[in-house]
Amino acid sequence: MANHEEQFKKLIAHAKEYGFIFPSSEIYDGLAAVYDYGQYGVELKNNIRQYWWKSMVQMHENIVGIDSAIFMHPTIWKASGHVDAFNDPMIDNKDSKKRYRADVLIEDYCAKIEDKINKEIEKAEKRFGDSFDREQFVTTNPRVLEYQRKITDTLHRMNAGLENNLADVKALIEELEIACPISGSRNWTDIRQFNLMFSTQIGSLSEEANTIYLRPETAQGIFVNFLNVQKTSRMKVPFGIAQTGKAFRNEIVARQFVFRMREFEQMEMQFFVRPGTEIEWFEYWKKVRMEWHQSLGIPAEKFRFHDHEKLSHYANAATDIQFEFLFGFKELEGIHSRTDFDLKQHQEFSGKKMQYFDPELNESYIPYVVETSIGLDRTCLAMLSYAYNEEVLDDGSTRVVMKLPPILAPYKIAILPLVKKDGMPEKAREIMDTLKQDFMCQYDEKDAIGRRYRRQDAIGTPFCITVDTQTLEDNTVTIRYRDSMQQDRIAISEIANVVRKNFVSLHNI
RNA sequence: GCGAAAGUAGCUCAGUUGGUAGAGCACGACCUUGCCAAGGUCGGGGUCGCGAGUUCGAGUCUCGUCUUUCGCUCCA
Repeated sequence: MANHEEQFKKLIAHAKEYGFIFPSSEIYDGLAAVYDYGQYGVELKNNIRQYWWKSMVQMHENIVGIDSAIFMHPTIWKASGHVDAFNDPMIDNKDSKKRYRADVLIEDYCAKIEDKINKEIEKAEKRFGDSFDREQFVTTNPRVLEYQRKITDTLHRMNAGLENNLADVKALIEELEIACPISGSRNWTDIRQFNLMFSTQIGSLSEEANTIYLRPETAQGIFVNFLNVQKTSRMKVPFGIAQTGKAFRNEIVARQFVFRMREFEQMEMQFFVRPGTEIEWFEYWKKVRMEWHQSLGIPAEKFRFHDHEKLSHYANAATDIQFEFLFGFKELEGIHSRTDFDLKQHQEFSGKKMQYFDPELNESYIPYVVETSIGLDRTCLAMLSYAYNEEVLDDGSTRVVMKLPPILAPYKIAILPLVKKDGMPEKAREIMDTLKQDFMCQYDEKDAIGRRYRRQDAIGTPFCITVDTQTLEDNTVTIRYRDSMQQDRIAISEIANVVRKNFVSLHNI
């Protein structure tokens, strides 16, 4: 593991040194867990996005794309559950350094009182035997009533406090003399709210505050456009809507390079199906998405499914595709059967019917949804960490090579005149001009040829085309393969074909 | 937020008991070689994270502060 940490650090350093990923705002000492993509990183990211888009949208007749806005109506987040579900009030015990959810502490306390009530009931049950009337006992016994009032009052005050007065919630914890289970002390910090969603104001600030949120997921943009797309595209269930874009989550802890960031990009597809067929489709997309990952040439053992045991409120099946990062297997993509939860919620909150008329069944229903949601930044990181290789060559020298799948590599071809004279640069430029319309090409004439090869290895360029004296005579060049370092001599007119042959065919997935 | 570590050139680092800041690589120009990095000459680049204090004098000592990284708490 120590070795992996070392490797991970090297990867981060390499990503910065060679212009893949920079820390954000670096000249101002940086901004924690925010990163900028550099000149090579953006190409890689664009290529991954495009590869995903083509395989999902272009290759599926029943999937179309959209690009919805980051700003959305605030009620959307009430309907989706994000406003309520991610407002955890946190409190720390200063002695044990442990952090708790303030509401959980209080609820645990109430549960203890509940235990006392149950004990009273047990005792009474023993005393009265068969003649015991439980209902009557709990509604008349003064001790039980006292306990119950305590619970009701406590929860009532807690809920009021959670709305707008966290200081009172802390006061409540202190009054109840709730102690940390670890340290046993009652030395608490103030309660702080960690809201998952970033908020801002729309319109004039002097107007009544109109708080809107930066979307914490792209999925809702698809759900609220479900009817628009379905009607204008004349799509029939089953069909899908795909979208890529930025999402924002105010994570308490954002760490591990671009793995967990507060601003990140998702690639999502929501697949709308007939109720009752969702598990079938869930299994289908599990398989298809796994094939997509493996199509890029990364060994199958680097991936695995991780089925969710505890399902979210909206899901009836869920799995992650995990990738073995340098810090272990972690989630790369989520595949969820979201039932009709989202559309139903939007139907309720908006008052608009979110139904689909199925002409084959001759009935209307709210479609069920199977979601595939993949992190673009995480996929970039997966690619970079898989591709990063330090090799010791036969002659004892070392090279750092990024073995990116050619279709994802930032630059496909480097064009190198063997020497900077005798008309070779001119010939190289001429070749470059014929190729650059179809491929990202880089021209380099500086330094020894070997060093130029190494520079291209470091950024993952799969093919180096070298122009030498023979080129000037017979219009052939050498093509050097990044991974094997082998060279072939081919005609200039063959370069594009040879390069393309190494790209992944989307028909295979 | 707590705990730990770090911050000197683009990168990796050196810098003695306090005495005006260095190396290698990288970068730029030119010369030379020419198929797997590290030939020659010349050159650019640093208010040593920031701010105070001690001192004749601080990269170095003291205090504060900021940032980053790692661990803990959270995670659709």
